[in-house]
Amino acid sequence: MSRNLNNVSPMHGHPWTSQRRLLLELLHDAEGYVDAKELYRRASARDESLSPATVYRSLNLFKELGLVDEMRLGKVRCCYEIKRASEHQHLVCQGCGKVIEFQSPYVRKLIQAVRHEYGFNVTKAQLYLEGYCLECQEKEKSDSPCAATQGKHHE
Amino acid sequence: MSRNLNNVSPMHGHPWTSQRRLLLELLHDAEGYVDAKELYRRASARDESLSPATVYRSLNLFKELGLVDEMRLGKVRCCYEIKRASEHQHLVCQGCGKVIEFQSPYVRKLIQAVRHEYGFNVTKAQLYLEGYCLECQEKEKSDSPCAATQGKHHE
DNA sequence: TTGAGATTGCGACTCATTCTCAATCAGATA
DNA sequence: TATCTGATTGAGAATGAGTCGCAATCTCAA
Repeated sequence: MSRNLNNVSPMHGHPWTSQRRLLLELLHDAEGYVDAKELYRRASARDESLSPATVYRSLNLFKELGLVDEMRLGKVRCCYEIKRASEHQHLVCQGCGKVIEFQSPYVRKLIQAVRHEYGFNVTKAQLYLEGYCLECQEKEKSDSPCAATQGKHHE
Repeated sequence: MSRNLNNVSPMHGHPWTSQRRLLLELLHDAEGYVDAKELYRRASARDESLSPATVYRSLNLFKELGLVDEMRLGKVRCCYEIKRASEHQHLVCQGCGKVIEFQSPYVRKLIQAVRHEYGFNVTKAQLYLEGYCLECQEKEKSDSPCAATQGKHHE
């Protein structure tokens, strides 16, 4: 078991409470991003007395300690996911809401370019791409053959 | 005058009210991004009776009509700016809060790559880079010579 | 000038997130 | 293991961005 959720605390001296253990465990198991609300829903299913404030407080702590990544995926709410070794970015489909992860060497190149041209030392890069996934484009095409791939014609 | 703020409405049939005229004018003059709150502050200085709700409603309409770009620059609030011909991205300095605009051909390449690899049709791309600008790095260096360029060691 | 329909201001509302504070807990020490 | 101290927690109030409903007002086409 390489996750060190059991004995060694990754909390840098902050107390390793049952609430934090539960929340980190759920974040690990989430396989992707969750927002605070959803995390609270899942957590309170296992610990009734847990309060939303604790979820927010813990997420902020995890963020500070670099245990989770915070991102905005087009919604008002932030989403969180356990920090992984590989950097990746997100495609968000405006049609079905699906989030696709992807990696690209261009992100690294971009960061290098920014460092060279502006002397800017990048600590966090988030690329957010919105659009339509393949399935939604197909669906659109069969609904109205002429207006395909354009999307968002009316509400 | 090429701004067409006076006679021809860019509103696609939506009434060209004094409030909307004022807000668009302020957005034009803003030279960069403003958030809804700041826009309301500036607008209500010139029209006391203007309500915050109108600012939000107008910004949503402008967004829908493609007159402004909406982005999140690390804060909870959204920021808005008049849509310009040239695409650009933002660097946000964690030290001084400064926002630097930049352009890079890699963004376009990235979008092409995404289209090829995932068949994803990108309609909006936002790259958000956080880090430390040159000045803040210099300042940091002179404050603590060893911990330079790292940033965020403690609160 | 008129009338229909859209927009506005207002105030109430929603909803995410933070704050306050007393009770409780984690973890170091004896 | 018992004790102690400071950090964390739950509960609920507070904050603050953004939305909604409605009556009054405005825009604009006829």
